[in-house]
Amino acid sequence: MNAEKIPDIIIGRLPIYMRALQRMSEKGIQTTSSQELGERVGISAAQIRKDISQFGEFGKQGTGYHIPFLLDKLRSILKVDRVWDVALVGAGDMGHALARYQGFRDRGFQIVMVFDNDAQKVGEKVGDFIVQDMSSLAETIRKAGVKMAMLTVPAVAAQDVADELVKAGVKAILNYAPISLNVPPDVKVQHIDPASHLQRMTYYL
Amino acid sequence: MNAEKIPDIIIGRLPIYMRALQRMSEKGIQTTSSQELGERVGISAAQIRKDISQFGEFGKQGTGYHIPFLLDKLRSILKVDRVWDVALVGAGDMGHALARYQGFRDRGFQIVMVFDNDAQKVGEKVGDFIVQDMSSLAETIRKAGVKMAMLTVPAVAAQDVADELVKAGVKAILNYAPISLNVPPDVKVQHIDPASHLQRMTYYL
DNA sequence: TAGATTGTTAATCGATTAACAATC
DNA sequence: TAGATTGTTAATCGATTAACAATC
Repeated sequence: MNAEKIPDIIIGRLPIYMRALQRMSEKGIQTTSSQELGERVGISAAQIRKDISQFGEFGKQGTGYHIPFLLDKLRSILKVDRVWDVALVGAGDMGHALARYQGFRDRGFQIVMVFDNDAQKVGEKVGDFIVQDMSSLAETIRKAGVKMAMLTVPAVAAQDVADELVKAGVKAILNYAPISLNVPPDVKVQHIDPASHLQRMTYYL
Repeated sequence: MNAEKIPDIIIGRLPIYMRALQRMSEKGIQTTSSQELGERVGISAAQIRKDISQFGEFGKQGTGYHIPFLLDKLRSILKVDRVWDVALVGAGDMGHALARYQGFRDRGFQIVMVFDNDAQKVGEKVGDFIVQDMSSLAETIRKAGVKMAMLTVPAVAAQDVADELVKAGVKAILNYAPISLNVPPDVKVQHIDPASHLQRMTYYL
C-alpha cells in the first residue's frame, strides 16, 4: 500500500477492472494477465499494470494475477469489501428501476430507503420499500447514518434535494438529473445522463 | 470550423456545456462568460474557452457568449441539430424507464422501437411502443436505418445483442449492462453502470 | 474611453507508453 | 532452464493552466 495521493482517473478505472474480473471469476477463470484483461476492457496492458501497482504488488512475474486475490484487493481499496447503505430520492420510473435492480448488492451497495415529495407516491411500495415523504429526508438519513444517495428527481428539484442531502450528511451523490450540481468539495458527485452520452457519440456518426 | 482532429475528451465536455447552457436559456439568461459557465459546471474558464475555440470564434470580447447562438453551434457540432432514431433493446425495468423518459426529445433523440427476447413481453406495450421479438431485430433496424441503440439486457446477453446490433448497422451503443462490450473500431460504445459510479466514490468516503 | 472577456500562445503539469531488468 | 509476465523507470505524448494581446 502507498500513502501518496492516487489520481482520480486511476480510481475511476478500478471499477472497470473489477467488473471484468468479476465476470471472469464467474466463468471460473482463476488467473489473468494485464494483457488479457486489457483486451477485455480496452485499456493498454502497461496502464493496467501501472494502475494496479500503485497499491501494491498483486501479480506474479511469469503467471500474472490471481483473480480472486486481486478482486479482494481492489474491493478493499475501493472500500466495497462491505455493503454501503444508499438512499434513493425520487420514486419515478428511474427510481423504480433502481429500487428493483438486483445488481447492486454484490458490488457493495444496497438501497435502504426511498423518498418522494409527491403525496400520491408517499406510502406506495417501490421495490421492497415504502416511499417516504421528503419532509422526513434529512432526519431519517442522518439518524441512519447513510452517506450515499441516488438522485432521480426532475432537474428543477435536483439542486434543492442535493442541498438537503448534504445537510443530512450525505457525502456521495449519484445524480440522474440532467443538471450540474453544486456541492461542497468534500461531497462527491457522479453524473448519469444518457442524453449526454448519446450526444458524445453522435459527433462521430 | 477546423479540420484538425478534436480530442475525444473535448467532445465529451461539450454535452456538459450544452446541458448547462440549456438550463440557463430556459431561465431566460441570454449571455454568459467562460467564467460563469465554468463555475456552474465545475470546469476552469480557460478550459472552456479553449474547448469552444477549437470549433470557431463563438464569443465576443468584453461580453462573452450569446447563449442561443452558442447552443446552436454546439448542437450542430455534435450533430444534435436533428432528432436521431434510437432502438431500445431490453424491456425490463430500466428499458421501461428509458422508453417513458421525456427528456430525450429536445436533446436530439427519440426511441423508435423496443425489443425483447422474452415471449411474455413481446406484444406488450412499453411507453408508446409494442415490444418486438429480438428475432426481428437486425432486419427491422437495418430497414429503418437506425444507427443508435440503448442496451438494457442482462449482462450475459449483452455481448450477443451487441454483435447483432453491429451486424444491423448500428454505430453507437449506450450500454446499461455491467460488462465491457467488444465492438469494431467504427462502433462507439458508452457505458452506464451505476454500481461502477458508486464504487468510484466510496474510495473517498 | 475604461472595463471586461475572448482566443491563443507558451509554460506547466500530468498521464500514457515503451522498454526492460527482475523474477516466477 | 526457457518462457512469460510483472513492476518500474525513463521517454513521450497530451491536457490543463496562466498570461496577455486583441478587441468588443
